[in-house]
Parts: sequence; structure tokens; C-alpha cells
Amino acid sequence: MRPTVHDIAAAAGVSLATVDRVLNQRPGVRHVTRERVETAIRELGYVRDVAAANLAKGRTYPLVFILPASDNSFMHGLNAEIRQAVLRSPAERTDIRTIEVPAFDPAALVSVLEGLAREKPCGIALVATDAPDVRAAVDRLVRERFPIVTLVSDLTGSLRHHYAGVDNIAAGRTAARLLGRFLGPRKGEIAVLAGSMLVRDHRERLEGFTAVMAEEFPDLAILPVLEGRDDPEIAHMLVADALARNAGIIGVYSLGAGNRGLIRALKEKAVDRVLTVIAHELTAHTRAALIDNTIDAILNQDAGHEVRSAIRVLKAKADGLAVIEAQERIRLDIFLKDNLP
Amino acid sequence: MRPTVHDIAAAAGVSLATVDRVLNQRPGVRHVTRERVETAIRELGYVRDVAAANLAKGRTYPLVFILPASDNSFMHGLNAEIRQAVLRSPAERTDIRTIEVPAFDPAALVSVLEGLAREKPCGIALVATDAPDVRAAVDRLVRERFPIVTLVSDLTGSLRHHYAGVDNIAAGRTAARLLGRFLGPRKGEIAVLAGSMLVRDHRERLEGFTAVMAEEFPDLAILPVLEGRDDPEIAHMLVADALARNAGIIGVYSLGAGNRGLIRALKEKAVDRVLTVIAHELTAHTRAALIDNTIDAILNQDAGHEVRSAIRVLKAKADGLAVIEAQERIRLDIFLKDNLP
DNA sequence: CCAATTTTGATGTACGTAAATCAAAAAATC
DNA sequence: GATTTTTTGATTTACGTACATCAAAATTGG
Repeated sequence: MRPTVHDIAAAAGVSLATVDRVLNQRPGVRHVTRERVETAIRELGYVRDVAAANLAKGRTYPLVFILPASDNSFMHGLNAEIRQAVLRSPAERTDIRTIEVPAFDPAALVSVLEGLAREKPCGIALVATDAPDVRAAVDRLVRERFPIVTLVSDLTGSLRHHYAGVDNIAAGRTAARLLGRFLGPRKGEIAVLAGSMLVRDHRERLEGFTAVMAEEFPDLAILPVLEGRDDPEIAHMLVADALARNAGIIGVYSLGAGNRGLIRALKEKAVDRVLTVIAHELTAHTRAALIDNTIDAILNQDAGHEVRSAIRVLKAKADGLAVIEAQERIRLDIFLKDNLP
Repeated sequence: MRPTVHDIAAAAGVSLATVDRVLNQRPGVRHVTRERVETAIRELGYVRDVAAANLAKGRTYPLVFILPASDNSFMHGLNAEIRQAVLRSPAERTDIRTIEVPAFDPAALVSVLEGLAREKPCGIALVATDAPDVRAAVDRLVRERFPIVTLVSDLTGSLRHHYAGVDNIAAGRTAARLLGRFLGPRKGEIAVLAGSMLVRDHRERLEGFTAVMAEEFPDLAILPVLEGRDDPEIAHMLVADALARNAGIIGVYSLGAGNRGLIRALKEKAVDRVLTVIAHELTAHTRAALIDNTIDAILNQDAGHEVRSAIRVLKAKADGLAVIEAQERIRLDIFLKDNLP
């Protein structure tokens, strides 16, 4: 059986109360005694029974999720997964609150973060907007010992404890290689549809994409990026226009949201030509398009996994426990029509 | 706050002891009283606090993993993941034992399964060998209320509670489409290297592969399957021989283990020709081959995820709890050189 | 060496559930 | 209606930890 506090007390030759004082870093223990207890803990390999501790403390984990108020399928999906997590709250002892902030608005995000310090959640997950002020606010909270994870979009260079999202540079590189290999020896032009170059994950995807294209597929020329603002209408307009004006387009990489518009444009304007299309995010629309061959491959991040991972990591950090690294790696899912879930 | 047994007792107008009798299906409760308690449970939305219950019971979960004694990278990896899980046992209250049985030997597997009934584990995970006797043995154990999950290789048509592994037909189909698309307009022959057609997962991969090849890539002809018995030496010999004798081979699909031999053969015999190669299972060898362009894509199943999933599912079944379906779906990972973990 | 202070021990209660015991009440049997 | 049997209640202990209180011991300062 694993050792208990009683075993530690016996081994260290002190009382239960003293062990408790050491374990919960309460004052009133002489330095030498504290060391004696800590030695016993190490030697017996004691690990606190988190379940029993939580029971005794009546502990819950108040968590805050901060999301951009974006009206696209992916954010809706992310929201839905958080609601699922809320349903599991009783069993997981979590108490989850979500806050919506205007998208692409660092100031709003910062003010929410500042307000949070007072309400003392035991963990914060946020879809980061990449700005110096946000980084500073996050770093401040981390220094005040709040566990913080970034979700979907990272905040490189900040002190956040963990990033629950995919490697977007790798995603862009993967998209490029898939597109390049699928196109084979053909020469032509590639249209790229993004949401906004102000968002870090989109910038990174493009960066990875152009890098591999330049290195490995010199016969494919990347056209200037179309910024669809993750809006189906704008995306439709931009793509339809590009296809109408440029007959040399043989491939499309859609690295953001708004794929509904892209798909409509492809069906209207590309019936007579063979396009190879790679898009991000598996939704009802992209799934249907993959099945009817309008899209050739979908790169996806599993929002459910991201949310569950963020919660696990925040709880672990709050308890000062280790996480299973491999379990928390968010994979880049590649879907062809054959391996759809 | 979530309701406790006390609340149920008060609501149903019975004592704590009676609630306990109902909850733990102990005898000595009149039918009408039992119903009154169950109604209260439903109306208050009571859910047993598993952590507290386990604490009170001093419960552990004795689990058994039954694995084939195969000497290949994948099985070594699977074993390593189980050892990792053993290290987490104290925190997860598991008590994991692994049993090795000769590979491809239904009789041995059956006799292990029969022996298990006496030792009363609270859950069994097995890499199934697909045979009627095995199915019967599994069904018998399920009827005796043992939670059972198949791992890596399924036992279709049996009563097993869950399958922790990938959809191998989908894997084969995906491999075919990747290979077909990568090869583009080229015509030629495809070599297929398998472990053994006696193993269900290999049969299924081949089935999916040939189906998509026939439907969508009629210009590619599949050569007779090479059975390498998951052995690098045999694989090397078979592939080297095939390449030497057939100049028309332009693609290879390796759907089993023994890729070390395949890679060596490719490097020796295919320096002067352009081959497109898809293999299964990410190991040190396949990873290196992917990076140096010997292999074009690797399909993988995450052994760590499979083991953790099997454990979660077995524990949940033992407690009669629901599992998060999406979390337990084992994905088919597709790795190009750009998205390696 | 005494007093003041700090450190330690002993003990009890609590968390939500399991499991056991024994007495009391209710129902079924004759 | 008395007796047996079944059902229910009341109470206790336990799991491993947290946390509080009060007394006792050890240490420190003067």
C-alpha cells in the first residue's frame, strides 16, 4: 500500500499535526524538523492522495475560459465542447465560467485579464490575441501564481504554463506538402485564403506553407493572400473573384474559417477545372465538401481534446502535479474522405 | 452543491442505511421503498462521488493486459506505455498486470482468458487474435460481468465492451488514396508488404487499400501481397527480391511491422528509381526514413493513447459510468515529414 | 534561571461514502 | 393475536486528508 501521512509521521518521529504543517506549508515548524519530515516524505515516496485531499477541503476548481466572440463554426464548436465540460463539472469538481471578448481586440482582453486577478480563479484558459499588452498581462498573472494556458492560439514568449493547440507552422508546412504532392508535376498558381494576417495562428500557417512551397515546389506560385476575415460572404467574394480573373489557379489553401463561402465559390466557379483544395477545420460544411470531392484534404484541430487538455493541465498546475506530456500534445488531424470520424 | 446520500435519505423519507442498501444493491429493501429512493435519486440528480466511494472502499482496480509476445517495435512501444501506466498506478488506483501469450495462437489466448476468471480482475484488455474460440471465451467473460476491451486488434462480433484501436479498413483506404494521389497520373505497380494475412488488422488494412485502389486508381496494379511476418529480415528479402524482379513497381504500401527491413531494401535497391512509399507505425526507423525521403507518409496509431483509453474505459465500466466517446476514439495519425511530433 | 516565545503533540471534527451491527418497527404467516 | 420473518432505522467506524484548538514541551531572550 502507498504510504499515508501516518506513515510519514511515524518515520519522521513527529506527530500528525507537524506533518500536516509541513505538507500544507503552515508556519510553526522548526527548520530541522521540516527537513526531517521532508526526508521521510522523499524516502517513503509519499504522494498526497489528491482525491482524499479534495474531499477534505471540499475543493472545487474555479476555471475561466476567455474566448473571442467570433461567429464561425470553429468557435461555436469550441463553445460546445466547453459546455460539455460544464456538464461533467460535478464529477470533475470544476466550476467553469466562460467570458467572451471582442475578437482581435487586445485592450479588451487585457482588461478582462486584469479584472480576473480579483476573482481568484484557480486557472485561466484563453484564446490569445498576440499583442505585447496581452503578453504583459498574462505574465503578471503568472507571477501572481495563476495557472494559465493558451488555447488554440498561443502567446509565444510569454510565461503561460502550457499551450493547448496545434503547431500552426507545422500545419502550414503539412498543407503545402500535401498540396504539392497532390498536384504532382503540374505547374500553376495557388490561391491562399486566410482570416486575417493580424492573427498569429494564421500568420504561422502561412509562414509554414510558403516555406515548404518555396523549398520543395518551385513550380507552384503563391498568389497574394486573400483576407476573408473568417466571414463566409467575404470569402465567397474573394475566391470567386480570384478564380474568375486567374485561369492559372490550380490549387487553393484555406487556412482560416469562413469555408462555407469558399465552398460555394468553388462549386460555382470551378466546375470546369480541376482544383486541388486543402482547408482547415472539420465542420459540417467542409466534411460534405470533402466527401463530394470539392475539398481534397482537411487539416483539423480537435476542439474537444483542446478543452479537455486545458482543463487537465490547469487542474494539475493548481495542485502542483505533473501532466502526461504525450497526452496533452494536440495533434494536427489530417482527414481525407476515407478516415473521417 | 451537489446532493449527497443524506439529501437522498431526507427526500425519500428513509434512513441513510436504506439509501446505502439501494445504492449498493444490498438485500432487505421492500420494492416500494427501493422505488421511492430511486425516484429521489433521479429527482435530485444525485451522482455518487466516486472519489469518496473509492476512498471508503479502499478500492483499487486490478486490470490485466494480455499481449502477444511479438518482437517488433510497435509491441515494444505498447509495452513501454503499459509500464508508464503502472508508474501512475498509485494515483489512478490501478493495479496492472500484463500477460504475454504466444502470437497468432488462439488456444494459448483462450487458456489465459479461462484462467483469468478465477483471479477476478476488474477489467481485461487484450490484443485479440481473431478466432471463434477466442470470441467464445471473451463472450463468456463478458456474460460473467467482466469489463473487456480489445486493444489494437478487434474481435468483431464479440460482446467486448469497447475497442481501443484504429479503424483498420479506414487506414487501408487512406493509405490507398494518399499513394494514389501522390503518384498522380503515373501508371505502374504497387507492392504490398504485410505481416500476416492471418491477423485481422492486416487483412482489414489490405481490404480497405485494395477497395480504394480498384475504385479510384485503376492505373495502379496491386502485386500479390508479400507476407513478411513482421520480421525485418524476411521483409528485407521479400522487398529486395520484388524490386529486383519488377521494374514496374512505383509504389509500396507496408501495412505491418518489420519496416527496418523494408527501409534497408529500399535504400539498397531503389536508389535509381522514384518510389512512393507509405508505411504504418512511427518508430525510430520509420521516422528517420520519413525525414530522408525514403518513406513519403506514415500512418500511425498512438499506443500511449490506446493504453490510457483502455484503462479509462475499463475503470468506467467497472464503476458503471459513462465514457466520453470522443475522447476514446483512437485516431489514425498521418505523418508527413512536416508534422512529426 | 525565569519568563516569553516558538515549536510540537494530542485530539477532534469534517468531507462523502461504505459497511457493519443491533434494535425497532412493520409485514407476513399461522 | 402471537410468532416469525422481513424491512427499516440508528449508530458507529473507516478511508486519507485538512484544519482548528489547546496543552505541553522546547527554545530563546534577558
